Amino acid sequence: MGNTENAVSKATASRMPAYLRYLKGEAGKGVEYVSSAAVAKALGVSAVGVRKDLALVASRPGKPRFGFEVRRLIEDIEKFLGYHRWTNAVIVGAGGLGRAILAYEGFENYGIHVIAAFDSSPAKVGAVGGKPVYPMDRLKDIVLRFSVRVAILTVPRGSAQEACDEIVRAGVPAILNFAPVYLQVPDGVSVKYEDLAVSLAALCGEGAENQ
Amino acid sequence: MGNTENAVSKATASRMPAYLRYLKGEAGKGVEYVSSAAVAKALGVSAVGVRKDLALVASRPGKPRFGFEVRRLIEDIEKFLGYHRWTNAVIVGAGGLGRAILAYEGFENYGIHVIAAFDSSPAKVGAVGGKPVYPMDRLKDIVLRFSVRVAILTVPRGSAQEACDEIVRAGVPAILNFAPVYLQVPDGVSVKYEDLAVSLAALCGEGAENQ
DNA sequence: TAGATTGTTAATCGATTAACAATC
DNA sequence: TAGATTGTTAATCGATTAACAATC
Repeated sequence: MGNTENAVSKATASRMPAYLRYLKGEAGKGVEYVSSAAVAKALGVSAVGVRKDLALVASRPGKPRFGFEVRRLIEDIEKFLGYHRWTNAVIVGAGGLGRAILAYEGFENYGIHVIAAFDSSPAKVGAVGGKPVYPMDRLKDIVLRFSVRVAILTVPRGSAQEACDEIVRAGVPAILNFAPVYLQVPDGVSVKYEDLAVSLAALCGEGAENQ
Repeated sequence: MGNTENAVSKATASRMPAYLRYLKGEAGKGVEYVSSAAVAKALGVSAVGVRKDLALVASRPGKPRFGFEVRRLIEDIEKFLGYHRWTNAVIVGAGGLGRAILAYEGFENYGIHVIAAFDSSPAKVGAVGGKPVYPMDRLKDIVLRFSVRVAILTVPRGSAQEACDEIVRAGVPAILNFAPVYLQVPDGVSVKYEDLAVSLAALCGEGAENQ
């Protein structure tokens, strides 16, 4: 394989979403060029770091005296992050959070189709925001049919591992887990923990340091 | 100031929630001691790293031949992460996501009271899961009265900056932002971006590397 | 005792920062 | 040209890994 982009470190990659957010904001204001110093100041990081990061993904170098072309850079970062290749995702657990995510429109900007939700309770089956909510036993079928590669797990804590097992059996290789529970998965399945309480607590902690 | 715990690096601190999740899972199964090797294997990291990390927060060292005492370690990590000191939080934006978070019970385990939600639309005002939804103009009052230190921003993209400004004016020093928008805030206010689409896209990206 | 597991010291690795020459 | 801003090379810093002695 070409290994073309693997020169980008994990630390650098992790900062790309923040750059992208900032750049989109600037683009919305009609700004055409940004300097590394401006980005650095807005994001609270160092300008040299910004230049190093951007150099790795930019398809055209920054211009001395101007900076980087905003629109092009947005394209480059989106490409780097893979927002141009499409992925199908499903939601498992159609409670409040699951339904909110199902109704959310914003995923399309990131190359993600959330195609359906699943729930073990017959009462939840139906549709939300024009998207179907199926019973759990249809999971495997839909996953196969639409090559679903990500499952968003939004069931209550108590049923998380069980639902996770079903997801794994259905052949989904990646899980975004909102249940505050450690999940056991076989090798080859990746889990990302999206623990709202942890994020919130981390934010509280930051402030508390200065007390 | 004592600066007692500042020996802990950011990298180490960021791994604590994962340790905590795993340990709670083990405690639930009745496990009393874990070895650094077991933790390392489960979490896909190195055992030496685990020992180094745990040594920094554990109130009692691990026992050779046994490992670390699970229950005590859970206590220590929770204390380190600040889950024992209480913080009041509010939600701004009572749409689907905001209401789902308002109804969520799990924050109490992390030392967080989500006390109310706010929305600019009179139609949304009322209550969800026993918690009040107020009109936006009551924000400052409630923030002052209950010393609210975190706001969870769950309004649509278009009104995010405006709502953010109101939060800042109300004197809230930390914002957990679910809108996929870069927010401009004055110094002294911290923003953490909780972009579901970014998390999801990152997960897709991982898998894609192996293709 | 023997063996598993710990904590620590030194070596390696990677990422950030500082200094500066190159460029429009 | 002068000046702002870039990209790059070298130095520093921090975090991870390797090796091993200490301990129950």
